[in-house]
Amino acid sequence: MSHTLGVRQARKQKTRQAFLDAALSLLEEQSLSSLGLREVTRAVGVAPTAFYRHFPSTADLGVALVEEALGSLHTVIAGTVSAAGDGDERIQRAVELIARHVREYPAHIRFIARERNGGVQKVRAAIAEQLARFTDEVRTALAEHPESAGWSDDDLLMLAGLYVDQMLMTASNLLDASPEEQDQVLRVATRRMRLIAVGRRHWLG
Amino acid sequence: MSHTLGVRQARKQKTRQAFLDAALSLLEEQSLSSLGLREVTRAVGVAPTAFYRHFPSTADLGVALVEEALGSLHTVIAGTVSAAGDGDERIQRAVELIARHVREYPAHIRFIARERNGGVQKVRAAIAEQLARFTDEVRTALAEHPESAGWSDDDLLMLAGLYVDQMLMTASNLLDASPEEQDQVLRVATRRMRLIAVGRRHWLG
DNA sequence: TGTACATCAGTGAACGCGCGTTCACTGATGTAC
DNA sequence: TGTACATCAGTGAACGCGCGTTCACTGATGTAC
Repeated sequence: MSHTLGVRQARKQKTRQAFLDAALSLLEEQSLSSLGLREVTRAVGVAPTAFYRHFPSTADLGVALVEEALGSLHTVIAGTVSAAGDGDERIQRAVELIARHVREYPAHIRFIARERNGGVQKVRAAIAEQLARFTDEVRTALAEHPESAGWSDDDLLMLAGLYVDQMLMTASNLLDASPEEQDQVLRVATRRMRLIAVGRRHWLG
Repeated sequence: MSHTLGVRQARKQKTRQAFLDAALSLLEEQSLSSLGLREVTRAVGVAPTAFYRHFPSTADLGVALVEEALGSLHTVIAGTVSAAGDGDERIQRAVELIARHVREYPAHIRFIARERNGGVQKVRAAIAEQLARFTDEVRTALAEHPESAGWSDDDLLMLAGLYVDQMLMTASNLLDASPEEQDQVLRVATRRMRLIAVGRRHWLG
């Protein structure tokens, strides 16, 4: 006796998703603050007024996109930090996971990198909140590592923030890189992570 | 017998600067891709058509703003890396210089942070080019340090990029922080820099 | 120093256009009995 | 199962508005003689 959504609700969700998809695609080449309501509805193929059945404004559509884009990152981040192996293997794996995620969801990454400092306050706040949550998840994962013995919670949070920022920056750099440059980006990212890991090993030590 | 600018040219430059100032101010709360030409001329107090005497489009005005905003950073960056003293003193000094620069030119920082990943390709390219130049300057300065003995140019560039990104991120975080949070931002930034410095000391070591 | 012509930063009217938002509507889906 | 009414996602016309860009212009500044 599975609870199926009513036909009406199912259709509404489908349209809503079409809005999100169309907007994300349009946002590859512009920022949210210049995205027009009519532009989105045109891309979806509905009347402009249909927009209001789903979002009060494009800013709110942006917030919904933040949830979608950063929701899919939880898994990646978790897999990154809590991976088995020693430091170097973990770094390798982290960089590979980032590269794959960028390949799979380039528009999500572009959107987050762009709007993190973008002109729409509501969206900036939503991104900041999600990233703070990520950072805390990473902190918790880091605390499990044996290397973290003797680290204060504050210092772990600092380290976690450093990692999260690096991951995001790497992802964003990948987007701007031509196929030939991508390997270079990944190699530099790996060395940055290694240098941070070295610092971690000798911190206060 | 100093060469004075003609009255006409001097006035033109003044108007041009007024455009830059007005745009920078308007851009504190929106991104370049949504900045209107009429919006800027209204703020300056001239006819919309006057805009075209100075810039072909708002994107080109953006590029001019990049020069202005990042030009003023060269001094700061140079003062940061080549400062005397041991590692810790240098870090302290660097963080102080950043904090002062953010206090003096908040709009410049906001603009660069926002448009670095913004929706206007031309401006993104201009920022990327300037930041690459910065990074190279920092690399050269780092090479002077005795701690850099045995470092390859590539690794120095990697380290320089890490520092530049940290500085920019710290500056941007300061902008978003309330007065009470600012100290916390600076303290975390300092510890991040220290951790990187520790990594540097033990790199390959 | 004075005159005649050239330059050009800024003007103001005009244009066509797409924008966001309102409103009353339609017709398929949902619900109560 | 059938009927009568309620809900509500999507419609389409209409609105007033500000946009970017064009054009011919004005009048102060610059230049040649």
